[in-house]
Amino acid sequence: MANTHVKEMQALKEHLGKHQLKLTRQRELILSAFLRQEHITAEAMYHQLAKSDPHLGLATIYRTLNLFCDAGLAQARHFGSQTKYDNVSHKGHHDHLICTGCEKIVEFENEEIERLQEEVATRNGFTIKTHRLELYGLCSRCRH
Amino acid sequence: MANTHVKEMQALKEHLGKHQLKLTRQRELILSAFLRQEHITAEAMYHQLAKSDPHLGLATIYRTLNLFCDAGLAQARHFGSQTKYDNVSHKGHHDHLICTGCEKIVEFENEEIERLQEEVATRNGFTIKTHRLELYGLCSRCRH
DNA sequence: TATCATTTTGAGACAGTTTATCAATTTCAA
DNA sequence: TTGAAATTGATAAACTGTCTCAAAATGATA
Repeated sequence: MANTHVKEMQALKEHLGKHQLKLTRQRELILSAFLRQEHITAEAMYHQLAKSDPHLGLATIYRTLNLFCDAGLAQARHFGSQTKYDNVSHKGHHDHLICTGCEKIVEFENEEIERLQEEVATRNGFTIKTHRLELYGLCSRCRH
Repeated sequence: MANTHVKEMQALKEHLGKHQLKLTRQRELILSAFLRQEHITAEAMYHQLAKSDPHLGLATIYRTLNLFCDAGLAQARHFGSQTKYDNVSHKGHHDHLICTGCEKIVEFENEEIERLQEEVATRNGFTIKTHRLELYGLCSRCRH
């Protein structure tokens, strides 16, 4: 594993420690590959990793990606019939405009919205860890 | 069918007419039941309607809810492993603060955020139909 | 109102995605 | 090094949603 993802590796180890879970070769491998992506499906990751490790099971990919979600490293997003796992460390790209006509997805970020979210949270006594904002509608092409 | 949903019934008939589709007993029944909900899954609707019409098929529910989406009466959203069909006529507030500690959910609305959402959408050529905003974190009690 | 081409339905088969099972293997604290 | 506990890989199973197709219903037309 490259030493570029030390922080995330640290976060994973912390989560594992807290929950009596173990650090395995597979978990390291999958984390390393995952962090290179902005978002990916389990199936895509399975095929990608099959090149370097043909015996890595699909179930392990799913289990591990869900583990990353628990650890706060990933965020699952259900789209169509598949689940996409977002890389949380890619900050500022969690928000999506989704066209219900052609399924196109546009990513955006808006600091003002984020600030207002914090404000709402504070007013209600919450401390935000992550968020999810999805706007559904029609893109200019599909509107016609 | 109650005459409270005349407008939606009208919209459905218009859509049917435009696409050489037919108005059936099932479509009326499902529309009537659907309009009483804010959002519902096909499965839930299947069980609900089974009481009054045991022979209504699940496939028909799916087909009809998708038809409602085409007609602009419903909007499908993928939630967890299931698809929820939102009743578009219920312009409700779908924004939530979710405590990852105790699972408490606080609903909120913020006009300023909604306005900014519109702004982002417009800037990208989108017309928003619905949205989903979820803030995940810890409530004041769980933070300690 | 009767006719009939077209659409719709119901039931179950089917397909794609994700989870459960379980024997064998690996991890890690002692 | 040992051994209890967790994890893995392979595959079965579950789940959601769509497809198929014969039978039934719809609605335009006469």
